[in-house]
Amino acid sequence: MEGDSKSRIRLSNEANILRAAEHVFARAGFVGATMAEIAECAHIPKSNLHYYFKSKKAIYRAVLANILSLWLAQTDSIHEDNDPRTALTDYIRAKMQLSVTHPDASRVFANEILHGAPEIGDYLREDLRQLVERKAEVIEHWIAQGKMMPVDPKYLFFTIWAATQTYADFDTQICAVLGVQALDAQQMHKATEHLTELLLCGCGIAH
Amino acid sequence: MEGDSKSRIRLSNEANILRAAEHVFARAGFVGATMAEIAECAHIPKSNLHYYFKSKKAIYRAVLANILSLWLAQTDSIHEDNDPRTALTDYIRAKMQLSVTHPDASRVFANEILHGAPEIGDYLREDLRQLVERKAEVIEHWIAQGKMMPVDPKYLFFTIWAATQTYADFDTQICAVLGVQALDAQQMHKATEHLTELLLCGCGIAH
DNA sequence: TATAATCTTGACCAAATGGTCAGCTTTTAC
DNA sequence: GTAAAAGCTGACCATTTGGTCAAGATTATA
Repeated sequence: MEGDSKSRIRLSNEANILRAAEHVFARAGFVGATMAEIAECAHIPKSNLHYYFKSKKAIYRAVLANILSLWLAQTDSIHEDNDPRTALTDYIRAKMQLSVTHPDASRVFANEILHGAPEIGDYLREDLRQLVERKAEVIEHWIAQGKMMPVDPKYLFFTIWAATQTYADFDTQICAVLGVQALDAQQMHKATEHLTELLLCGCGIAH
Repeated sequence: MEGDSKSRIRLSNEANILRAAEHVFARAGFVGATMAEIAECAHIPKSNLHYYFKSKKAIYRAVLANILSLWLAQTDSIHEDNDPRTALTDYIRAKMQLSVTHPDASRVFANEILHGAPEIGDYLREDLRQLVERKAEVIEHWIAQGKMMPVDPKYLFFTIWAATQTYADFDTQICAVLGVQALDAQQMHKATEHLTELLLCGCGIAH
C-alpha cells in the first residue's frame, strides 16, 4: 500500500486539499477551476498545493479516484438472492442518497463525462462495463423467472443513473422550475418516492 | 426586428461562427473553449470573430439563445385535447430526437446548468417555470379524469428530461458500457422504445 | 466608375494562470 | 538536545488567452 508511509500531516492536508478541489471542480469544471481558488478554499497558500500534488491534473485525478470508489460501492443490493422490488428500491434510494450527500462528487463526475471522459474513459470501458454486465445478468435472471417485465437491463441502468443524478447535476434547473432556492430533505424524499414508484411500476413490479 | 439590416455576408458568417462555437463549447465548456479553437473550426482568422461578436461571452450567449428557442418548441404535444398516451409518446420521442439531431446543443445546455446556469438562470426561473406550470396542469387534468396514475407532473418532467438528454450529454459513458464507439440509429431507436414503454407503464398508461 | 460602407487580418498587448524554487520553519528520530 | 527530514511560502517566470487596432481588401451604392 502507498498509504503506509504517509505522515499524519500529509494525510490530513491531502484530504483537505481534495475536499476543496472537489468543491471547486464541481463549480467550474477542470479548466475553469484555478489553483488559486482551490488554495483559497483549502485555506493554504497556492505553493503548498504543489508540495502535495505535482500538478492540477494530479489533483483532479485524485478527486476522480475518490469519486469512483464511492460509485463502485453502490450496486450491492442487486444480486440474485434479493427480490427485484427490494433490490431496485434500495438501489434507487442509494443513488438518490448520493445526490444528497455528495452533490459535488456527482457534478465533477458529470462534467468529466460531458467532456468525453478524458481521464476516466478506461475505467468506464473496463470496470464499469464489467460491473454492468454482471448486474444485467441478475436482472435478466429475474425477468426469466417472471418477476419483472422484460426490460433491457442496461438501458434501465442508464435511466436510473440519469434520473437520480439529475437532482445533483442539474439542481439549478430543478430549483428554478420548483421556484425554490435549494432542494430540501422533504423535496428529495418526494423525488425518491416518485422515482421509485414510476420505475418499479414501469418494470412491472407491483407496489 | 434586428435581423432586417444584416447583410448577406454578415448573416452567413454569424451562422458559421455560431455553428463552430456550439461545437467547441460542447466539447470544452465555456471556459475551456478558446477563441482560437472556434476560429479554426469556423475557418476564419481569430480577429474576424471580434468583428462579428463583441466578446467570447457574446458568442456564448448567442449560442444559448439558439438552443433555448429549440427547447421551447418541444412541448406542443402536451395539451388537453390529446390523450396522455399519444402526448407523452410524442414528447419522449421528440426529446430523444433532439439528442440525436442536436447533441452539441444538449451538451452546451447541460454544461451551462451544471455550472449553475449563470447566463440562463433568469430564463429558467421565468419562461421555463411558467411553461412547466402550464403543462403540469394539463397532466393533473388527465390524472383527475383517471387517464393516468397519480404522478407529480413536475417530477415526471425532470425524469423525462434526464432520461432523454443523457443519451446526448453522457453518451461517452453509454458507449463505454455498451462497448461501442458511437450510438447508431438502431440503438437510439431501441433506447426510445425502452424509455417510452418504461415511463408510460410507470404512469399507468397501458401499452 | 467613384466612393462610401463593410469586411478581413496580422501584429500586438495586458491580464491571468499553472508551475518553480530557494530559503525558511516545524516536526520527527535517535 | 541535535541533526535530518518534512512541511511551508513569497517571489518569480513562461505561456496562454481574450481582446485591440490600424491598415488593407472587398463589396455595395450612386
